[in-house]
Amino acid sequence: MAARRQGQGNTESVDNYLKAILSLGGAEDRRVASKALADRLGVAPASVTNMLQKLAAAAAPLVVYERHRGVQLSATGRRRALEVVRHHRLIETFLYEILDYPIDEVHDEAERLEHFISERFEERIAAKLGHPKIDPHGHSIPTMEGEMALQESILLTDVVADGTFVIDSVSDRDSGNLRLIEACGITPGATMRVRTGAPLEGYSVSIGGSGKAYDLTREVAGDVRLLSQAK
Amino acid sequence: MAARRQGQGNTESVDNYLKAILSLGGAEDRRVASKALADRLGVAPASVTNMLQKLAAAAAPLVVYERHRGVQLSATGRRRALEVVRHHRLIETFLYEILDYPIDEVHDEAERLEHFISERFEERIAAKLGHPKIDPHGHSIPTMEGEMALQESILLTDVVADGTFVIDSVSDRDSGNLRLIEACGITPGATMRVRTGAPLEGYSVSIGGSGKAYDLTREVAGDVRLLSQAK
DNA sequence: CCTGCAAATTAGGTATACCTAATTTTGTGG
DNA sequence: CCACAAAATTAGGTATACCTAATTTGCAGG
Repeated sequence: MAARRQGQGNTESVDNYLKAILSLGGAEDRRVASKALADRLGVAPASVTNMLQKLAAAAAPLVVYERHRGVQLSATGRRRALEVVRHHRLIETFLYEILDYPIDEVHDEAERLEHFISERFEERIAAKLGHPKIDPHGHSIPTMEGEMALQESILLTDVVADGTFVIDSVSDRDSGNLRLIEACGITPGATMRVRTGAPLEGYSVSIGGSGKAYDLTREVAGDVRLLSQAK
Repeated sequence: MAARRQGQGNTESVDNYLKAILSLGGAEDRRVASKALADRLGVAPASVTNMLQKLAAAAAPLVVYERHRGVQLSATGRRRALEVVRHHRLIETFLYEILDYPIDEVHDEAERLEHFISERFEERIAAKLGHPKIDPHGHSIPTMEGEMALQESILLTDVVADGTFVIDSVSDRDSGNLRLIEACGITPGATMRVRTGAPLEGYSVSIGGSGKAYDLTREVAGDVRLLSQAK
C-alpha cells in the first residue's frame, strides 16, 4: 500500500521526523545532526540520511538540509511539526480531562492518534476543553496558527542552590518515571522545595506545604522542569 | 517502514480486508468472491488474491481460502473483524454524542481511527457512553467478547406493500445520501409511513405523525432499513 | 599537517501492499 | 461437450521506509 497520508499529505514517518527535528532543534532552531535524529527515532543513521534527502528534494521542501551539516525545518516543515505537536498535546489533555486516563498513559495513545485525527476532531476537542493553553504535563499547546509560547524553565538537574520553585512541566517520554513523579505529587503549577545533593547525586524535594520529602534520582529529576524564578 | 501494526498485530490493510469479508459474507457467513472484495476495497483483483493467500498461509490463519472458491473468516479473523467493527461503531457514537459531530461526518473519521485506538480508549469511551448497544446509524455494536446482535431488518427498497414501519438503521457508506436522509428526519427508532412506486421508481415517506412527505430515489431508499414487522 | 575515528553517506537488500498485463480456471449457454 | 466470457491467479513492477555493510567525509589531537 502507499503508506497512509494525512494532514498535509505527509506520511506518519515524515511527521515523526518533523517532530523530532523541531524538538531537537529547540527554540533557537539549531541544526540537528543525523545521528541525534536516528537515536531519537530509533532508526539507523542511513535511514535518516535517506529521509532527509527525500524531504529536502521535494517540490515544497519540509527541511533545509546540507550534506554533513545537519538539518533544520523549513517554514512549511515547522508549520506541520507544530500542528502535529498541537494534535499531540490536545489529545493528551483530552484523554486526561475527558476520558480520565492515568497521566502516564496519555503519551503513548496521543503519539499514535496525533497522526490520524482530522481538523474537525482537533477543533472539537479544543472547543470541548475550552481551548487550553497547556497540556497535563505543563507543556504549552501551539495555537491553530502555529504559534507556541516559549517556556522559560530550567531543569531540576540544573538547580545549583536550594530553594523553592514553581513546577513548570514534566517530561512524558518515560511513563515509568512519570508514575514516580506523579506519586510524589509533582504536578505543573505546584510549589516545590528543593535540596540538592541529597542522597549522593540526587535531589530531595517536597511539594506544597507538605513536610514529606522525596528523594529523586538524577534520571527522574531530569524529567522535571521548574520556572526559572525561584520564589 | 514496516507498515504500522495494531490490535492483534495486524496492519490497517489486513483489518480492512477482514471487515470487508465480514460485511460481504453477511450473518450467514457466505463465501466471498475476490472480485466483490476488490470492488468493496477499491483495489485490483490481483491485490486481493495476494492478500488472501498471505492471510490464509499465516501461522494463525485469519481466513479460510480455497483457490477460485472464495474466502471466509476463520474464528480468529472473525474475532478481529468484530473488534474493529466495535471500534468503528463506538467511535461513531462517541463523535456524535460527545463531540457533537454532524451525523454524516462520523463515518470517515471512525474509519481512520478504528485502527489505531487502544483497548483502553475503547473501554473508556464505552464507559463514557454507558456501554451503548447501537450506534447513531442504528447498527448494533459488537460486545467486547465479539458477539453482535442479529438485526432482523429489511431494506426500504424491498418493501412491496404500503405500510407503517419502525426505522431500524441507515447506511453510513455515502455521506451525501446520509445528509438527505437526515434532512427528511429519518432516524433509527422513528416511525415511517411508506408509499411505494411514488414518483416512478421512488418511495414517498413521511416520518412520525408529520404530514410532510418526502420522495426518495431508489438509491437513497437503498440506504434505509426497516424493522421487518410493519406496525 | 596529517591521521584516525566518529559521523554521514552510498550501495544494495527486505517487507508491505499496491499496480498492470498475461495466463489459467470455472461454469454456463448453445 | 465444448467454447467462451468472467473471474481468478500468476508474473513482474512500483513506492515507502526500513535495514546492514562498505565507503567517504570532516574535524580534532598529536
